[in-house]
Amino acid sequence: MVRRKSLKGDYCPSARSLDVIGDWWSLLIVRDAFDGLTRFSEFQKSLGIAKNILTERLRTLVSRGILEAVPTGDSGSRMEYRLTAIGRDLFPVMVALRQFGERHLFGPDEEHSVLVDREKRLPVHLDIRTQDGRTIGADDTVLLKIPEEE
Amino acid sequence: MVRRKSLKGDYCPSARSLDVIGDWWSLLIVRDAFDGLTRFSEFQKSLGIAKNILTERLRTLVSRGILEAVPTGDSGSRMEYRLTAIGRDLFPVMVALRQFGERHLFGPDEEHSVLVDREKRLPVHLDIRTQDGRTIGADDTVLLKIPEEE
DNA sequence: GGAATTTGGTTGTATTATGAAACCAACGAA
DNA sequence: TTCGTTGGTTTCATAATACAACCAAATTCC
Repeated sequence: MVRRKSLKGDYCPSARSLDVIGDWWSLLIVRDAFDGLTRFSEFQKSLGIAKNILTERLRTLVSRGILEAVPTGDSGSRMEYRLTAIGRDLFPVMVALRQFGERHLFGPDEEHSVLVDREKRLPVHLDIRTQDGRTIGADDTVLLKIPEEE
Repeated sequence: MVRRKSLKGDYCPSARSLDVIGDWWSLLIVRDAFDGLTRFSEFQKSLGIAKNILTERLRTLVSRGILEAVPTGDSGSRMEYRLTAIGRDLFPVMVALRQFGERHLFGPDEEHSVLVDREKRLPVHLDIRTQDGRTIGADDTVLLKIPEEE
């Protein structure tokens, strides 16, 4: 069988994350969920995704605990899709992607949306830090690997 | 034409980033590049990716300025693939994915690799902050959108 | 209350992306 | 100079995705 490789068993946490949200639409759905969208039709309209694909993606995001499907309305047969606590922990990923895009993927005169803090309306950004609070870059880090098992 | 939707023109920086590195293998290649891999065969062995796919991914990562192909050896007909300055700016994305995976995708007794700072060997993590230095969460932020154009 | 519309899908079918394997030219080591 | 490795390309099969048509239940309109 020609199967798209699963990274579920990888010892690298980044790889496992990509296994969960690394496919073409999932992170965009999560982005829209952070943006307050909850309904099937809202995601569909926002993303222009095919409905069968959206159905499948919502299902797997729910099954993996990123979203929860909450029955809504009087009869409860329709769902609202909301981020779980786990799903909300993807926020730094979204911010990191945003920051990269802002820096490198827009022309100088090109407008884009901006994420600001609610209170003071100042742009949000992110830093990599050590546990003792020093801000560092990629070159200041080392990856400690798990030895290969036999 | 059935084309995988391009997000190049999206006003959302996260979406544009995903357009560049959001496909199935690209971020894993970037992860390996951060990990010091440079040669075709190294990526291929590390990822278990089909060679034709790897060829194509390396090419597009180079064309998008994430990697550069440096001729190597005596004759210079073989290449080393290295992160560009732009590519290295994806580091926060990698750390964010890692942090999510560490938190939610490993069992309590399960080992995984750890990213530490070179100097003190303390684990690295990341915070979202406002410009004036306060650490905040997703609920403390608002997205300022660009009005729709006609 | 009944009709029309929206919502939230499902089910084909076509096209694209991906994967496995075979093949190959150039290089390097022995 | 022979042999193994590197860095691919090509071909073919299968999986993922897109698009359109369809549908039942819920909601809105009159």
